[in-house]
Amino acid sequence: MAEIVREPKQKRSIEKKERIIKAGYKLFAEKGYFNTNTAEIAKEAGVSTGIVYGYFRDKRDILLEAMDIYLNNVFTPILSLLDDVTTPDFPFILSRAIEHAVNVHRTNAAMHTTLHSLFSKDEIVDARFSALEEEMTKKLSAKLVDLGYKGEHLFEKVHTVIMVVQSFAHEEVYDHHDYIDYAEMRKIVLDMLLRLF
Amino acid sequence: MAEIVREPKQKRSIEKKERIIKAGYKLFAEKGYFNTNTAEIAKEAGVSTGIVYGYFRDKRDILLEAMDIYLNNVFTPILSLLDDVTTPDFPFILSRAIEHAVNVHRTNAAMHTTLHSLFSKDEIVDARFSALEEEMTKKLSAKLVDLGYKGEHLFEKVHTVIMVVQSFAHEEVYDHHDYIDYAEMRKIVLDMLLRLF
Amino acid sequence: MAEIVREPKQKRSIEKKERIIKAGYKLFAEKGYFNTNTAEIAKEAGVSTGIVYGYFRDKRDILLEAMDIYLNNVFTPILSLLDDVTTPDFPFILSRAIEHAVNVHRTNAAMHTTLHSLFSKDEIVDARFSALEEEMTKKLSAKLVDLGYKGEHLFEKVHTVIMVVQSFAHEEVYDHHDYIDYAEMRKIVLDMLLRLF
Amino acid sequence: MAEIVREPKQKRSIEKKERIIKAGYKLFAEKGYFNTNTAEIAKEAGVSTGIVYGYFRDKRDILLEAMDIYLNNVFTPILSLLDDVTTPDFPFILSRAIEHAVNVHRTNAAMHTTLHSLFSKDEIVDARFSALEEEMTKKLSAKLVDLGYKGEHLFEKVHTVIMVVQSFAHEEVYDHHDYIDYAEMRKIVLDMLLRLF
DNA sequence: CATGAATGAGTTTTCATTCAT
DNA sequence: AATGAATGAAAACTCATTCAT
Repeated sequence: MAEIVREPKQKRSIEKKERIIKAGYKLFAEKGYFNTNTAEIAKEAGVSTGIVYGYFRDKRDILLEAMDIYLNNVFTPILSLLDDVTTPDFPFILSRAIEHAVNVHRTNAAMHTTLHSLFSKDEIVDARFSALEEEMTKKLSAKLVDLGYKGEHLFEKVHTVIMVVQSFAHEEVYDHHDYIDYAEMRKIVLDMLLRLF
Repeated sequence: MAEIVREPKQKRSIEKKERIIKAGYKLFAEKGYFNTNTAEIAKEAGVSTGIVYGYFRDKRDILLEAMDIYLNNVFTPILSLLDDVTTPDFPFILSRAIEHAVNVHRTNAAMHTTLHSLFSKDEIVDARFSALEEEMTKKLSAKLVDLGYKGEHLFEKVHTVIMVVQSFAHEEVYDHHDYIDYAEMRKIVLDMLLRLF
Repeated sequence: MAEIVREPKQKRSIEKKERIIKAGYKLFAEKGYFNTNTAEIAKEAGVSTGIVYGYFRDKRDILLEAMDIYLNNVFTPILSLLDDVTTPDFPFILSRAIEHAVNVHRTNAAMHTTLHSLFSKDEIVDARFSALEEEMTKKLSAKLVDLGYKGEHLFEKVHTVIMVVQSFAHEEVYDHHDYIDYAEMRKIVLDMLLRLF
Repeated sequence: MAEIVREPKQKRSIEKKERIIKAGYKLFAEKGYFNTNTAEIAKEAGVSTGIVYGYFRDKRDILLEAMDIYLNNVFTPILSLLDDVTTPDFPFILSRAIEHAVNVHRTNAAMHTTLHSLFSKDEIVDARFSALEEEMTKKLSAKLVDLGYKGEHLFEKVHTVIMVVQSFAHEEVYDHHDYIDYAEMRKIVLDMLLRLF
């Protein structure tokens, strides 16, 4: 039972491992974790079923690595967005943040759903998501203080913003209702959030 | 392939069918849809595995009926809450609605997660949720008009309220962060929503 | 993951479980444990692969139950042989014991090999075999004392007898060499052992 | 399908082949044939998995060569022991033989078990063991004749001695029972065998 | 209606062997 | 000769669904 999981060093191998993660990401997002089997992942990645187990301990391991990609996709641009902010033009910042959140959702929400559903009971994933939300809230808060904001209950307000922005993005991308004018709703949400500060 | 799925008429049968749905509800919520098998559901319900297929076309069918229960648990009390409202005391109404949403979440959020994981991978699940949100939004809006509200973009505002209340409930119940004072956050959210009207 | 391993109560089920054990016994003996797969066992037993896991936790579990049968086959008749002995006619007793050992070997030695090889490192099987040898040695010794034997180092002598008889049986059945006259060798062995007492 | 299995001529190659055999020997003995895979053997030998098939037709081939080593380990010293014998001091010879057998068993018994498990399921393994036993029996018998022994049924007696010595060694090394005084049992066995001549 | 044993297709995973480099 | 990544057939095991009783 030699625990051999290749840690690929060569370009070709790294690329192959990434192909498998990508394939897993795509299929998990499209069809869900349980509706995707390793043979499909291998086929999508253009490799044999066997080699999948050369790079990953098991199917769940592919998901965990896909999760890392997902978290990167989602949070890295938000944080870099934050770095660019230098003036306290809240309306502008928020509207860009919403724009961004919607775009991210459009590209990654299927994976979000898969991860979220699978791991509402899984400690590792829970912890990772939680940690990132905390980081976001704290960085954003610090930024606001930097920009001269002085109000009370900063964490709670920032957290509310994050929560609402995420909800809205999900709503617009996924639960698109005919009777809702989403451009209008976006204005309402934006306005509502701005009044917090 | 005679499509015979009993529509139970007798009391005992109805009760048995309900036991199966309850069992499914419990296990789907606890462990997720794919981690629950029909034998377990039957055992939990105290019936034989075979008879499950006397009442349900397949496993998914149990989920759909469990979903109906879930939707009932969640929306019926909201709608009845609405019926009781006779004066436009928005702060009171909203705070009760939030209170209610949190409670409902506390009891049913696990099932929510399970169902959510099947969103966008199952048309019927999607459709039913969507229909109920629409119903909610429209009834709430009508109520507000009854109460004399005259503002613009009513649907969008109401929808925003529903969305935010749900997010907050989920947040408080599930993603409990140490650095957040949820009582304070609740006030902030309530206040923020009230200003919409 | 409900650990459901049927403990069959009904005649038909018991019979089916026994068919699977018999099939396992046969194939494990003929081809060895690792050269036999569950599908073959199921086929040999005339059942589906699935039901095998209704009666047994896993493949190893089949082997363990087959071992019980083996141990029964081997030791029960020896012990009952012992019960019949009433006079200290050692030559007669020993020659019957050898006869018996050879027969048992002829029928079960393949299984013996399979078990022995597999479990020289397995505590459960080791312990079981060891316990039975101890029981044999002690019962046999007690019998001899009953019959009036008074010599020293009884356990060691009896153990030697058991060991030699088993070796001879294995030798005659398995390692049949052309240059050996086994009838003659049997006499030699018998004679040699008798002189111990 | 060109049957190219290198017969290494160069020192380095020969040494490499031997390393593989040693590795196979070690692992087969420790974990059994089927619980050892070729990747592990290669790793233990410090070579690549691919090159293993440069020196061996297949996995079984490694076993067969490891078996040769085993047989050498076991029989060579016995035969050389025999060469040293010049006087018919049977007690001395036998007690040294037993001593030797026990020692050999202590070092190689795990491999013995592994090989034994393939008896009767592998013709070549069977044949080689058989041939060596025959050689042993015949050489030993010839020696005895040289030394002036004149009794009947020589082969059978010698074969019995070999068989008993082997059994005892296995017994002492492997099946160590608390209720047996092995020093005493060894005396009993030795004495018993001596009386054969 | 009810039971629960039985089915068998489908899934994850392993590993002897091959092959591109 | 040597490497170790890659292959893919085969194995153990699961489970939604059916069926004999």
